[in-house]
Amino acid sequence: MGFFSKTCEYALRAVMYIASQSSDGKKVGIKEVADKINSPLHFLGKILQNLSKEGLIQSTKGPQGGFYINPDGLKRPLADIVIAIEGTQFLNGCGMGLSYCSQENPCPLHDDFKEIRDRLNLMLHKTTIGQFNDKLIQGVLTLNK
Amino acid sequence: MGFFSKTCEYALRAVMYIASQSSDGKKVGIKEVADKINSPLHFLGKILQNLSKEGLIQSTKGPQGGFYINPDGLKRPLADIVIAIEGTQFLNGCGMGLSYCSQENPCPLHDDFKEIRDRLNLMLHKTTIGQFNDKLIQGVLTLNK
DNA sequence: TAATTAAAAGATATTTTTGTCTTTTATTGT
DNA sequence: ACAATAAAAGACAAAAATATCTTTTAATTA
Ligand code: FES
Ligand code: FES
Repeated sequence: MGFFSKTCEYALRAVMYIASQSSDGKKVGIKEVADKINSPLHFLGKILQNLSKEGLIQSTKGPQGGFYINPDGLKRPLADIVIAIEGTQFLNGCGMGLSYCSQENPCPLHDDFKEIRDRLNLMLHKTTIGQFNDKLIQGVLTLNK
Repeated sequence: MGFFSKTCEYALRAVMYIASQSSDGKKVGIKEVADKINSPLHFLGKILQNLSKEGLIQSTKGPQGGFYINPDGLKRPLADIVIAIEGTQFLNGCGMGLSYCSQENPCPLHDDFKEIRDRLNLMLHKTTIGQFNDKLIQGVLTLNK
């Protein structure tokens, strides 16, 4: 198992790809997205469909249709994607599985784990969906393989 | 979904409980362990069985039998448990699911993610299985609920 | 040796995740 | 209106994670 679920990995890669392609209002088809991020086509379809319902990405049907992200969406944090898919427990929960993470009734890892989890949250909240557009277009960063 | 899998959460809690009880060579039955860490009995059985095969914990059958951890085992890092259960990918892999995490062909999150992953590794490697025994016995730390 | 105990091992079941395929709906262009 | 396009939605399937129950094996005690 990876750090995030497959669903979340595909979502992060797909959203960043769509973001990098939709700066000028362009739309990308799901086939292209699946191809560029190396993910199963129809499975990705379901994922993007859900993100679309959440308003994290936009889509239109028909010719010239496809997925895109509006300017406001490009400014949203990656945390929104992770929370939409993994749920809040992933970013707030106890590392050892206690039903509540608390300073008052801590698990053995609480202090150390909380610090790491806080850093993860910080990263996911400070990083925006559109932040890597330039480097993705330049090809300095990769989303497949 | 939590940060670690259920299997890993149960394993961490169970191993720490066994550790805290086996400082003086005492053994604990699976029923007691499952009860004290609030986990499904037979599922935990399978998990401990695997950890036993890996040599991370010890067990004996029959009356007065049960699970325990030898002095050397108490000094092993938590990383051994996590790796035994989640696999190496969890602690080494790319956060966005690329098949290799590398500086040369990085995903957008590489720099930030690597730092967090490094900290997680540091914690799991520096923390030993027996490290919390005293506080667990004192009841300052919890392993259930 | 026989009975008892407790983990190991095996079989089976349920749920969730991951993946594929088909049909429907909405949009566009002719 | 009609045909073409592309996402939405639904049905289905495979694999993995999670969970339960039963049988077997090994150790202890009487
Ligand atoms: S109680 Fe476990 S991480 Fe806070
Ligand atoms: S390449 Fe993605 S974390 Fe290193």
